[in-house]
Amino acid sequence: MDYIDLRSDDSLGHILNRTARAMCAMMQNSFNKAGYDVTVEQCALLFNLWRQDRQFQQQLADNTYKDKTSVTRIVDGLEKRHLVKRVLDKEDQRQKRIYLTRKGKKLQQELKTLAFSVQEQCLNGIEPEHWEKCKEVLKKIYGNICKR
Amino acid sequence: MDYIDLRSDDSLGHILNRTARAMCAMMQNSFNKAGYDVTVEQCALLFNLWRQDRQFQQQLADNTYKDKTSVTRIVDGLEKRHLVKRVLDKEDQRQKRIYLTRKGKKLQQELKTLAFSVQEQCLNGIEPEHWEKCKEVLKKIYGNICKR
DNA sequence: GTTAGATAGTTGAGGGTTCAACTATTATTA
DNA sequence: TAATAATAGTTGAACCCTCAACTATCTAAC
Repeated sequence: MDYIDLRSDDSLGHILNRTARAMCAMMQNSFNKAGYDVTVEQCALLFNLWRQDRQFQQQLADNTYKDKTSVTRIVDGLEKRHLVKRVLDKEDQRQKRIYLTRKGKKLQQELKTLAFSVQEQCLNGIEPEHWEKCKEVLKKIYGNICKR
Repeated sequence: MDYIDLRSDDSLGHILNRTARAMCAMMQNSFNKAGYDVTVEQCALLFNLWRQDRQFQQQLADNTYKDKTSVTRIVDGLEKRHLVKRVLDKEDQRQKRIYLTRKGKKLQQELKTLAFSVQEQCLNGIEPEHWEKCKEVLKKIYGNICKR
């Protein structure tokens, strides 16, 4: 394990954080420049809803690997922007379904295009198989963390 | 570029975020369990100060890739815990140097050991050369983002 | 020398994250 | 059936992040 480096620039934590933050910023920037008043995290929830509308908040939390508290607040933001609507479930009144509004549905094509383009720019000049390998390593790291 | 995947589980942004957050949480947990009242980000600043004491806030911001606003607030937290002290620079009164207190210096060995151990657990079962390759890819991505 | 511009740090606003405590329901079980 | 436990979502606190606006100080240029 002598390959583990704690110098700030090369530590696992630092590299992960730095890269993740930079990418979020770039994505946010791309949304803003195109005139969309949506945050990156709100968009992450929307992606899930575009795949399957009317999910329960807890489902969304599971699917996005977020805490239910975060989902509550992100949905607040989405509701404020009239992109989704909370609807109490009739069968089980503890649960709330999140409905896409017409406005929320309309964003799908354009936000997907923007998100795709940002990923493309991030991965520019990187061999597909290198990115695949990198992804494997990151998933393995995630697995290491969550299985203890 | 047809290898770019926007499915939530496999998108670049999602994997980066998920992994970075999980690792932070694990690190924080490790600090808490060992009884240290320090956040992961405060620790990141401490790492820098342990390498070089009495840095200016702007230096710290540059070294940790953080916004100066973030540094202001993280230093607030560190001061509240009596781990560092702000000292106005005599030559240039705009700048403030961050001094480690005795208490801040004392944490070095133990926090480094904990941080090291967390990284070790994260990288468990991953070939050193695979992690090196992964690091290269992440750095390339970071470069792609910051050069535009 | 005085004014205009650059630089260091702070503050406030709007988001996001986690934890712990709380409310309202639904399920269990004694 | 009545009491207990589990589940879904919300709220408050304490952090972190970014942006924009602000103060104070220093530098440069007229």
